Amino acid sequence: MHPNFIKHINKYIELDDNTIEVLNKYIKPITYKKKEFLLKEGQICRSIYFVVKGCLRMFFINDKRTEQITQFALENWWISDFFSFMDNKPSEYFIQTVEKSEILSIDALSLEAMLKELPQMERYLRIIMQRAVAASQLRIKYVHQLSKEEFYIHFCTSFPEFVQRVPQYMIASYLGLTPEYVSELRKKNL
Amino acid sequence: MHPNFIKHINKYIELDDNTIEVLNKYIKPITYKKKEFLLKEGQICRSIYFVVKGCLRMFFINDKRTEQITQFALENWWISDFFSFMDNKPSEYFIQTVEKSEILSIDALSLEAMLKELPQMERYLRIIMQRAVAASQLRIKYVHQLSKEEFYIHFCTSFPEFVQRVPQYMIASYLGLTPEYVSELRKKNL
DNA sequence: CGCGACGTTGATTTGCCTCAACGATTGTGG
DNA sequence: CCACAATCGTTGAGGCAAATCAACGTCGCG
Repeated sequence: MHPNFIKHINKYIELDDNTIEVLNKYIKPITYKKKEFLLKEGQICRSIYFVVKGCLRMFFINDKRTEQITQFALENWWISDFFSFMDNKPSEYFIQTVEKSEILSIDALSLEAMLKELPQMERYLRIIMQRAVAASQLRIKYVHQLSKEEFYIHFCTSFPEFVQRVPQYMIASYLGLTPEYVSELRKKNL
Repeated sequence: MHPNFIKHINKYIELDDNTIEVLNKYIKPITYKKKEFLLKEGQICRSIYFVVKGCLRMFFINDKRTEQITQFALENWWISDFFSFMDNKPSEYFIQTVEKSEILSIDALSLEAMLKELPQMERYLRIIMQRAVAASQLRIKYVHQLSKEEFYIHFCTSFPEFVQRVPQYMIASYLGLTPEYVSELRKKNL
């Protein structure tokens, strides 16, 4: 199975060979090309997704008919529309590959079955979710304490390799800026 | 023990009498008066807090030396600085009661011991954290799709009882508005 | 009563957006 | 292998939502 995935779980809980084998039953690996959709607005988000390799983005269409990116997912990140996933409500989001990507997916029923058979995975997911909450807290803090200019600079210096990897207008959208303004900022800040 | 807390856990997992008794060993109830601090900037956030009754706010001091509220916690909500809690790093936040409050707290060591003795609680916490992630996703979406005016109106219509309960300037801070602007909005919108 | 906490009002300023037009680069079908 | 269209980024003029600043009203409470 996917060694990166195993390694990731193993960072948080003990894994034996049998567990890995059982896990295998429930996890579905899929390879996507660039710009393929894993979820479209109106659909119920039936799975959570783990990025083994590649990059996903999550976005919605706002009132001005433009794409508003709310999240990226890189290697070793989970992504989903959790409201849609938990309550079986139609999603207002799209999830799409930014580049060719290897994804592991697990749907709600498989997840429940897996957790019943491997209750130790509850702990893994609890820790993952807790870290996601911590990340959200940090993001909210930055939004409130930094100006848009500072926010952009902070992002670029924090994730220089990522900024290379995705188009500028996606960074702009994620940070809540217009592409034009980002252009202005780049000129100003060398 | 605190029936609201038991009821809350019971919404997500099965609880027997023995489990409740064990839980009791690890949970520490404290009653706070209005405006007391559970956490101050620079301290390590050693516990997670469950609000049985009352209201907490979490905030930091920004560059302009004003309080910036990032979260509220009402009845049946958990709150903590999870980065500080998980990694034992000094917090940049304050957590303070908005009104007289009954709080249950559990520190990191007790939590680990409790989860070892009651592994079924991993599931409860996993679900709670998952819901917190979903709530964060929703909040980020609102921030991006609504103007400040729309955001304020949306908040007031979504939580009318809450708006009565806390001072206006705290709502303003939480939403990222100035008190002056909120004042203007209230006049305009009846 | 008097002070501090909270809310309001109006004048002024500004950070960032909007709109429109124009390069540069990429990729794709003929 | 070129033509032509998308796609992506840049530039500049003009506008507006929301902040800032300063001053004043009001209420509750010690």
